Amino acid sequence: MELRTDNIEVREKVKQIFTEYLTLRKHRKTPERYAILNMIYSIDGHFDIESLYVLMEETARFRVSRATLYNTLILLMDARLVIKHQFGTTSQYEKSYDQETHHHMICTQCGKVTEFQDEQLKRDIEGKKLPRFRQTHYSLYIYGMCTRCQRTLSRKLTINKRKK
Amino acid sequence: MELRTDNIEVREKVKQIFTEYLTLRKHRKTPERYAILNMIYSIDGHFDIESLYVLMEETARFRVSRATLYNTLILLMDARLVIKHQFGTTSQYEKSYDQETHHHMICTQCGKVTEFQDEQLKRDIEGKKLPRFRQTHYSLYIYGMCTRCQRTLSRKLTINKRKK
DNA sequence: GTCAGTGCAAACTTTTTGCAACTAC
DNA sequence: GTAGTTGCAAAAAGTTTGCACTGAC
Repeated sequence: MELRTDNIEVREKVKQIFTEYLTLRKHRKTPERYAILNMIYSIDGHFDIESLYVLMEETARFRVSRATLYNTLILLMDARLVIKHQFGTTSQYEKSYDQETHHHMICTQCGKVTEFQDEQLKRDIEGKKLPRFRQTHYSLYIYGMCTRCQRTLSRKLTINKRKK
Repeated sequence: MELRTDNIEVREKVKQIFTEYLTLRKHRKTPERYAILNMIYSIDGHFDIESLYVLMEETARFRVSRATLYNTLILLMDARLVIKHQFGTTSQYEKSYDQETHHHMICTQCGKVTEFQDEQLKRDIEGKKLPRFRQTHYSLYIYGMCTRCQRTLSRKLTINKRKK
């Protein structure tokens, strides 16, 4: 996995936000927590616990246990610095501060997830007035079939029909 | 869980769709599969595998194994008769034929999921032209905090600030 | 009669939990 | 010094798989 090194300001900023969060909630400011946050903000795109674990082990000063990763991710989600997706069986996470909101297209055939941006759609969704609810963020998953799988499938079905 | 008995036409229709699907794909038309489909269309709202299993055991002519439930749900999803949600750790399913598309508000604090409908939003999302992708359906999850949790939290934070 | 589908249990994967050791405060 | 946090390993929860048996075709 390729890591970012060009976003020092963002990493400083999220560190600061996290510190405020930890202070306010009376949680401890452990080196593990900051190392995890920093690693997450070096990753572009989605990651799961296992790959984060391996990455930490390989590159970070701190080797942290899986349990600590799970614990810290809960805090980071609560602090609105990380969001969680559940596409397949494994939970996927991604950094959320200073990120463009994006939407997801998921092919139900091959499982491929593609991201796309759409400002209009974003405004449509974020602009909704919701009853008794304060919106913080959202996830939109559009399911269907990518062109590649459409071709494969229609070929297969044509054969089945012929066999009848 | 309360079961529906007033939707016989819908159940007939989905049975027919499923039959066509099974024929086209050269799958067998087993009684288990129809019993599962019928049970699912008697359930209003979300359900998980475990509750479906218990429900089948209690009320249906057929006792089916969990493995068969998993297998059949894959077929039903492929046939577009059921959709799957992954809110928490357990997968949630729901019938999708003849259903109003609805959106979900999820409280990140207490985990409560509330459904709501919004025709305009539905049109906005379904109307999107997507590159190399044929849209079949979508899921929109809006995260945030319900009024109840907002109150609880702000009370807690006020106390913490005072203690400083 | 054949082989896809089923039930069962074991295996596997991901996440949570209990507890002793550690360390931020 | 104390209690929140960590690491480890065991447990739990959810899903998948292997295999012998069954029944749809």
